[in-house]
Amino acid sequence: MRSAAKTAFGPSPRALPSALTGRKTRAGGPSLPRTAPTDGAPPLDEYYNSLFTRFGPQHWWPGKTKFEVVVGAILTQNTSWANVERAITNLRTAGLLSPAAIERVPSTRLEELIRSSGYFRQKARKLKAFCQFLDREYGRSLRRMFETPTIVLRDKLLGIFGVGPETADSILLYAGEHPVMVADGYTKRLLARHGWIGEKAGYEDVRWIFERHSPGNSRWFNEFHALIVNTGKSFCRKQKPLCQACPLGRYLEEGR
DNA sequence: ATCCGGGTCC
DNA sequence: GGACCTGGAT
Repeated sequence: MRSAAKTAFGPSPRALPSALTGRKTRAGGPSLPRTAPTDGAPPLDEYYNSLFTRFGPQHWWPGKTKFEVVVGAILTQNTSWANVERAITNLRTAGLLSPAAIERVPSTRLEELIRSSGYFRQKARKLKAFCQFLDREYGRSLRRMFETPTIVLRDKLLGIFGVGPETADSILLYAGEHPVMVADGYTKRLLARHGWIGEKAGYEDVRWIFERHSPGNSRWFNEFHALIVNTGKSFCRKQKPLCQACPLGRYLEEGR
């Protein structure tokens, strides 16, 4: 996504050798990342290809409607998807999978229904906050909302209570098909373990690594992020990562 | 019995 | 840095 280049990002880790990017690398950048682990094709594409070959298409987001995707994006904050599914099923059964219904329902009722997703009081507030925003700004039309230019909409989403950078990007990408990277905990952990970023890297640093090298279509971001989450769950786990069996294991430095 | 999630707000 | 919170995995 080219337009993101105008955003004020923090120090951009040099992910690719300048010989490949054609860019000048900064002289004496921070001691963050070494250069990419391989020669030849752009490394991020190799990561992508390795994961896609291994796992195949992920068909994300697992939501039936755009609004359901938004609801899922909020409910899954720091929560496993299995716990979110129950909550969404409850909302559907109760006929609450629409912005108007969420606005109307009493908070205590909403809290009961989404209890399984954790932080249920916070998340009930967040769902209502989003629906009020949608009502006020776009007449409850997600279609109209997503017609807004990516950067403009992203800023507006970030102004909603309960929508931080990851949730905003999830909504943009998976509900709106806007070409942005979702840089979640799995993504950051994977890049850190592979030496692309340091501990101090922030959300925008991680996002930018992907966006600056992307072909610019939402499909690539969609598939890539979903593949990374899959990898994070199966191999790049917090405890006991399974680097030997991991499709990305060969990109690790010796002895890591 | 502890850990940990497809984070965000204060 | 602390609070918010559940339920499956380890």
